[in-house]
Amino acid sequence: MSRPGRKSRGRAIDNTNVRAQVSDVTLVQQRREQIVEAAVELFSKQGFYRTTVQEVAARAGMSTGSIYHYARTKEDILLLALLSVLHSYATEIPHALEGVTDPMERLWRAVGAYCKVIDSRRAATVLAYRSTKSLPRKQQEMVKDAELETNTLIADCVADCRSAGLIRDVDVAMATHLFVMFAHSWALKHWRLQESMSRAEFLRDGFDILFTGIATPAGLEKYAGLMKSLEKAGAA
Amino acid sequence: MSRPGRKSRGRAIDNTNVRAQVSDVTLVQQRREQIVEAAVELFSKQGFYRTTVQEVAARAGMSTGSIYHYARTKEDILLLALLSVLHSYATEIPHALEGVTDPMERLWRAVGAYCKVIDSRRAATVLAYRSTKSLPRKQQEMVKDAELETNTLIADCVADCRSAGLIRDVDVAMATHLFVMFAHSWALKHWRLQESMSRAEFLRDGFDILFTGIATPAGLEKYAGLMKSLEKAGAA
Amino acid sequence: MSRPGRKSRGRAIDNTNVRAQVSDVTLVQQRREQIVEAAVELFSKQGFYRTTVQEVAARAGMSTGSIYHYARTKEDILLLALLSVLHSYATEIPHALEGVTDPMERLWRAVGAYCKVIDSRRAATVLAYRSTKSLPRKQQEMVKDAELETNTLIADCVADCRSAGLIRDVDVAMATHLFVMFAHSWALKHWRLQESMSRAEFLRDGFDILFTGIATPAGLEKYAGLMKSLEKAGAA
Amino acid sequence: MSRPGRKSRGRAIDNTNVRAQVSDVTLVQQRREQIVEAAVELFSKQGFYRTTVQEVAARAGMSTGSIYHYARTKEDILLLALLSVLHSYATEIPHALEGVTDPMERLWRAVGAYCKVIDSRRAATVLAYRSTKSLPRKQQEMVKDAELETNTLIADCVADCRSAGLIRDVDVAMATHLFVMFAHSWALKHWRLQESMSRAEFLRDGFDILFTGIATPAGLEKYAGLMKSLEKAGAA
DNA sequence: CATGAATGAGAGTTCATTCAT
DNA sequence: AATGAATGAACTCTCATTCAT
Repeated sequence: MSRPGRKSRGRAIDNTNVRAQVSDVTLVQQRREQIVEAAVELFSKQGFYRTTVQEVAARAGMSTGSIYHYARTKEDILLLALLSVLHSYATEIPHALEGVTDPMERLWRAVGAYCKVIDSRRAATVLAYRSTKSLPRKQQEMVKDAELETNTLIADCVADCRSAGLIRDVDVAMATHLFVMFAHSWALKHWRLQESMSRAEFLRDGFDILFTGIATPAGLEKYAGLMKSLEKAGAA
Repeated sequence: MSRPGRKSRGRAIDNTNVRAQVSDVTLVQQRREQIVEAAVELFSKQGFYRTTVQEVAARAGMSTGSIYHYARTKEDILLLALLSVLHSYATEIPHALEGVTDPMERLWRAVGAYCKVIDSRRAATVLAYRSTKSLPRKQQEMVKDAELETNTLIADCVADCRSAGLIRDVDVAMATHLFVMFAHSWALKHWRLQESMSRAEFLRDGFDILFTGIATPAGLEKYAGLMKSLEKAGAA
Repeated sequence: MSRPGRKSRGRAIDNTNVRAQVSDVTLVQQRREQIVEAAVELFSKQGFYRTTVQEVAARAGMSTGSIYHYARTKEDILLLALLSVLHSYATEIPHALEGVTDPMERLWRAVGAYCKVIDSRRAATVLAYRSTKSLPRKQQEMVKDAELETNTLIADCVADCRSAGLIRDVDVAMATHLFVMFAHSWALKHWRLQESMSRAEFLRDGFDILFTGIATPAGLEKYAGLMKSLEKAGAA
Repeated sequence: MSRPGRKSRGRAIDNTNVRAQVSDVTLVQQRREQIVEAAVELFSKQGFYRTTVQEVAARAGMSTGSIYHYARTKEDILLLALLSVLHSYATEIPHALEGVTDPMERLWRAVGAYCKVIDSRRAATVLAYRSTKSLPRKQQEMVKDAELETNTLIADCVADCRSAGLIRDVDVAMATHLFVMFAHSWALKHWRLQESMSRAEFLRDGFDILFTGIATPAGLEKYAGLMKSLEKAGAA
């Protein structure tokens, strides 16, 4: 109950503009967590349209009527679910960077953490790609904003590497985009990728190409050192 | 009527295992083209579930009943639509490679053509990501197979570059994956990317990073030469 | 409300394997009685296929959607209706035998009660003949089982008569079959029979032939006595 | 092609008031035989409502459009099919009586032939019970008339037996009704009866009860003689 | 606040019938 | 006379949402 992911999810659900009919703030938060957990699971497995509100209610352990005290429409539930997933990403990455100061290592860790959290909720990631367009325009914007939050975390690492002279004069936005899509693609193309590689291999080989593609000679040297030390750590 | 895209779409629709109630082959092909055109448009804009078969029929200029002479279920229509889009990709790329023999240039052209055809049917590309999971498992496989078709085209170019000593000892599958996701991402993240770059810039900058990431020194030299000649051609 | 027919119908509806979406047992029973009453009436008059679920709902005083909370398919409604009718038969006969111990008289009363209850629900009886085959195989079995229930009641009476030496060495199953078909035929051929006889005449003349066909001399004597006493009772 | 059944069916189809759009009489008759054969088979197996006109057309080896040159509606096809079956019954019985003059034996043969022809087309017999009510009132009358035709054949035999002093003073109509229902019941309850008896046993035991029920002492004696001679014939 | 039965508009699909060829 | 593609009304069933308790 005290995992940061949880807390963050709770906070996300709070800031959602999805107004509830119930005034007790703590209760709202608790019920929405129940709903979101059920919704993420069901929507991810069955898709948004194939899942009924009744099913969500049952899985969340409450009545159909109660659902509508905490979300105005089925689409509100979807929004809650998507934001919950997206915010959990935005929480995991900083967590992985805590105490790490080296820009090279920070970038490596950030991308690695992103891949890892996506791996742990692959179906939910695919859900975001499938279902965002099912939302009203305004809510789509909220999802995109949440996505940008994560993007910024990666972008900051990229920018720091550039300031540190590790990467050459490439568009930070483009480099970020490639790293982000790389992480997402582990979920999107998991059906194909899993046949030929593990997540660790995927991360190592993909990061290698992307970083090599943007690195300065100094950056490459640093990168080689990092990899070597990781190998040693891995071997130990 | 003789555009290769058309022709290919026709062929794709033929090989679909979606059996029709009508025996006249030409008629089936023609009607399915009507249906597919309407379906791609409507599904792309509104999503699969928000679009009714009635709407597809109306847009295709036929009655509800007629639709069901050419597709057994609404999902069949979706399959037809997705395969049509995917096959059109698989047709455009070879078209762009006709007469080009240099491996470096072939890779560049293949990725460029992929980005271009995706750009021209962005909504349909997103549709494939959103809706494939709405299909029965068997039909999902067909969509994945069609996607692999295109993948192979890119993979062949990558492999040729490697044989030619232009790229280093990286996993061809991984490199291909990155190029493919790169092309797809133009559609998937168009809402964000379009703000800061044109498709040409996107292609140039992204390809630069990815190719640099996999190139040998010889490959980098060759790449520089290609870019210079393209610039000249562009300037002329 | 305390008529035995009612009670039996309720019980029958309970034991039906037709699962409802609603948990309140009393409510389910009550709503199903409404539905069954409407269904028997409409199906009997118009036939199963010519009757829409909407019509049944309207006549039952509820919405289309509600119907589907108490029966999973239109065929479930038919099953409920047929079982209700069949079970009402199986209830009327024991009722008519209460307190009667003489085997001869029991047989006479059983057949008479069967004819009477069939007469009172002629259309429903014909419905069973018309519509059982419209049911899925499993549900057809349930209907047949229910029919056998009634058969057994008659068969028991026949067997008792034989034990009592009133009927000769004929196949009990065959004799039962003839009595049962005799009763059913009052509904099946009512269009023709009603022109030339009343139900009482039908029963008297038909029973006379069938019983004479199976009786021992002792049985015939007993039968003559019974008829005489009934005549007297009728005359009084 | 020269079997009497065929001929009769042809005649029946002619006298049907189902008007065709085609004038060539021979052609109409031939096509209707095709249609009827297909319809009896499909309606019997699947039921009237579960069978489509398209299916009937396909099985009859003609196009959907052609069907409508020989029957105005789907119900016309049903009428044609039912009358065909009913008339085939009315033809088989006289056939079985040819050259037989003894009233006792004629009755036995008539009932036997009825059971036999019903046995050979059990599904079609059940079809008549299921589907007659699906017809417009006028056409229902035609079916009933056709049924009465057969009834009359049996009734005549019964009446002759009575004139010959073989049966006692019972209502001829009632006796006929019992014999007819007895024959029909072989098809209607075949699912149950087949488990415990063959058609020959069914006929022997059932006829025994019914005839005993109506016979005079003289009739019983005659009947015993007939049975003995049949046994001998059977044994030889 | 919580419940869950009730609602009814709306979706996909079928098929008897028509009619241009 | 024959064809078979086209039609569209009509049906069954679903499910987001409401509201009396």
